Amino acid sequence: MTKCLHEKEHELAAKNALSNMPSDEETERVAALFKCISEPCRLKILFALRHGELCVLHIVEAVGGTQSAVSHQLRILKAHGAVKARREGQNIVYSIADEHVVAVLSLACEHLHCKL
Amino acid sequence: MTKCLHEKEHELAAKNALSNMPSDEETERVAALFKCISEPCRLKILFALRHGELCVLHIVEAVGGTQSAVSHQLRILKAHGAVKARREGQNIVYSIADEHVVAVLSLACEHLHCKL
DNA sequence: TCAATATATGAATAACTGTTCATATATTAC
DNA sequence: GTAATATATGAACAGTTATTCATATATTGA
Repeated sequence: MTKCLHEKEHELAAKNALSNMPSDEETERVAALFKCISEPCRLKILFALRHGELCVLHIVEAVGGTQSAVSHQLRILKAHGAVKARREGQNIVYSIADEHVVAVLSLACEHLHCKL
Repeated sequence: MTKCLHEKEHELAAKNALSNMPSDEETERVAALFKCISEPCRLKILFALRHGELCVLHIVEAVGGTQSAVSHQLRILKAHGAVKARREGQNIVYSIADEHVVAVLSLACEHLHCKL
C-alpha cells in the first residue's frame, strides 16, 4: 500500500482528518447512540412516545409485537438514555428522555422527506 | 393481556400514538439511515471526511483497519446516500453527500457533550 | 502490451443482536 | 395470603453483519 498520487492536493484535508479524529471512546459512544435508535422496533417506540407518555401495554398496541420483545427494547432505550420510566401503580409509564432525541428524529425525517 | 388500568388518563396519548404511527416503510427508511451511521468504522469515515474530500488510502490511514474493510463500508455509506464519490485518475475521492449528515452528527455529539 | 497502483468485491467465518418462550418480580384487590 | 394484572428477564435460536482473504477491475505510465 503506497501513498495516494494526489497527496499534494489532499494533503491538507488528510492532515486535518488525521489530527482531528475523535477518540475510539467517543466514536463508540456516538455509534451506540445511533445504533440504539436504528432498530425499527425501538424507533417505533420513540415515534409512539412523541405525543406523550405511555404505559407498556399501550406501547405494545402502538408498535405491535409481543410484550416481551417490547420490554426488551424498552430496556435498551432506557439504558442508552433515550427514554425514561416511572412507576404509576401497576404500570410503568415511559416517556422520551431528552429533547435532543426528538431533534435527531426530526432531522432524519426531514432529510428523508418523511411527513412526521 | 388486558387493558392498562390507567387508560383514562393516557387515553388521549394512546390514541394519538396509534393514529400517528409512521408506516412500516417510513420507519424502515429512518432506521436504515441511523443504522448506516451507527457502526464505529463507518462513523469514523464520516468524521474523517468532515474537513474535506479524501481518497480511499487517506481514509484508511485516518480510520485504521484494512483497505478491504474500509472499501466495504464506503460502499454501504454510498448506497445509503451518506457519502458521494468521484474518480480522479487512479483515485476515487469520497466526500460527505449531504449537509443533513453533518447536522445529525453534530446534534448527536452535542447531546453526548463531545468536543467535535 | 506489461507492470504498478488504487479500489472494489465475492465468499466464508465469526461476532452480534432481536425475538421467542418460559418464568420471575412487583403491585393491587379480594 | 391468594389471585390477577403488569412488567421484566434469562436462555436459546435465528437472522444479520463486519471482517478477512483472495482475487478482480480500472487507471496510468513505460
